[in-house]
Amino acid sequence: MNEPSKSERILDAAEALFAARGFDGVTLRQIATAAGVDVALANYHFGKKIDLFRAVFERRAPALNDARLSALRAAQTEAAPKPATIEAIIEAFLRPLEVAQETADAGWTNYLALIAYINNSPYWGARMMSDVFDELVSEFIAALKLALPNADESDIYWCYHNLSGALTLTLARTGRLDRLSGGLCHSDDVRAAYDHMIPFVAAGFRKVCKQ
Amino acid sequence: MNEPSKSERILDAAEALFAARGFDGVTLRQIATAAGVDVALANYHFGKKIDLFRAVFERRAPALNDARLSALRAAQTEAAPKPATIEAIIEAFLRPLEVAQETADAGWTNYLALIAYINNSPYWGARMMSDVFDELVSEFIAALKLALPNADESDIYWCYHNLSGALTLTLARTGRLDRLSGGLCHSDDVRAAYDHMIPFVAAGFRKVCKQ
DNA sequence: TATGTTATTCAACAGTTGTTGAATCGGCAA
DNA sequence: TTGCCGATTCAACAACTGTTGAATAACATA
Repeated sequence: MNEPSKSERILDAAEALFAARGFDGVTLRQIATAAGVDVALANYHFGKKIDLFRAVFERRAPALNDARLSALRAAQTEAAPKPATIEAIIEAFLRPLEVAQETADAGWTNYLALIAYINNSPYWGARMMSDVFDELVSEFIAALKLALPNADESDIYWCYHNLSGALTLTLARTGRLDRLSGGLCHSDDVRAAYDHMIPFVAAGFRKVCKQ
Repeated sequence: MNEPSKSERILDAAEALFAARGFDGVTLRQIATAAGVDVALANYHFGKKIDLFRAVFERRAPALNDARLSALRAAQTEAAPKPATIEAIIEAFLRPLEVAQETADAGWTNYLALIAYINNSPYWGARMMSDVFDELVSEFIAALKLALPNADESDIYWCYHNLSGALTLTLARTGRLDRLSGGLCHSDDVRAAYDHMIPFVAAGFRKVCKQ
C-alpha cells in the first residue's frame, strides 16, 4: 500500500472537514494542517478554495455513478423481459452506497456525508448536485416509470424526492437518531439504515403511485 | 400593523440569511446591513454570533411545538377510544408546517429552511435539534407505538428517521426537484409536497412495521 | 555533471472577521 | 431644566481569511 501523495492528502483532509463543517466552516489552513502540508499547496494544486471543494466533490463521483448504474442494469437484465421491480430499482440505487460506506477507506463515508451537505444546501449546493448526479438519477426515474406504467409522472418525482431526503439524512450521519432512540438505533449501522429504507421507500412508491 | 423593532429586524434578517447560507456563510455585517442597523447592535441585543443564531432558532420553536402537539392531541381525541391512525399522526406532524409556510409571513418559510440546515448539520446542529424538538418528537413516537402495537421499537425509530429526512429536504427548498423534473414539480408548492409525503410515509411505516 | 520542470515552502499582502469600549441619541421621571 | 437609562452608533482592535509571488527543494532528463 503506497503512501498517498500530498495532493491526495489535501483532498482527503478537505473531504473530511468540508463534510463535517461545510464549505464556509473550514479554512484552508485547517485543511493544510490536517494534511500536514503548507497552506499555499492547496492553491498550487487546485486553485481557489471553491475549486478545491469542487475537486473533492468530483473525485469520487464517476466511480459512484458507475457502480449505481451497473447495479441498475444488472437488475434490469435479471428481470428481463419484464421491467425491474420497484424494490430492485431502489436496491440498485442504495446498496452501492452501503458498500462504499463499509469499505475500510473512511474517505467514502466522509464523501457521502459531504454529498448530504451539498444536497441540502439551497445556495449553490443544489446546482452542483444536479450537474453531477442528475444524469444518473434520470436513468433511475426512467426505470421507475417502466415499473409503474400507470403512474402520474409528477407522482414519481415527488416520491423520488422523499427517497432522496431519507437518503440524504442517512448520509449526513448526524447521530440524532441515536440520541432520540436512547441508543436503540445506531447511525453507523449502515446496514440497518438501508434495510429499513428500502422497503419503506418501495411501499411509499406503490401507495402514492397506486400500484 | 406596527413596525417591527430593530431587534426583531435583526432576527428576521439573520433568519433569512442563516437559512440560505448557514452559520458560517453569513457575516454579522451582512445581517446588520439587511436589517438596516449598525453591526454592534446585534452584539448588544443578543451577545455573540452563536447566541444570535440560537435566538433565531428558539424564537419560533414554542409556537411550532404547540401547534404540532395540539394537532396530535386533536387527532387522538377524535379517534378515542381507539388509538389515532398512522395517517392521522403523520398528518398532525406535518400539516402545521404547511400552514406555517402558507402564512403571509415569509419568516416562517425561512425559519423552516433554517431547521432543515440545522437538522442536517453533523457538527453541532443535531445536538441543537435534539435540545429543542426531541421532547415533542417523543410524543409522536409514543403515539406511533400505540398505532403499531406489534412493531419493533427500533423499526419505528428507523421509519421516523426516513420521515424526518424526507421532511428536512422539503423544508430546505433547494429547488433541485424542479430542475430534475423539468418543471413538472415545483418545490414552492408546499401543498403538493405534503399531499405526497403523508401517504408515502404512512405506507412506509405500515410496510416496515408489518401492519 | 548541468538544466529544466514540477512540487513545496516561506513570507507577506490587503481585506474581512467578530467583538468591544466609548460616545451619542432618545425618551422619561423628578 | 436636570439627570438617568436603555438603545443605537461610531471607531477601532487584534486575529484571521484567501491568495499570491518569490525562494527553495526534489527530481527527472540530457
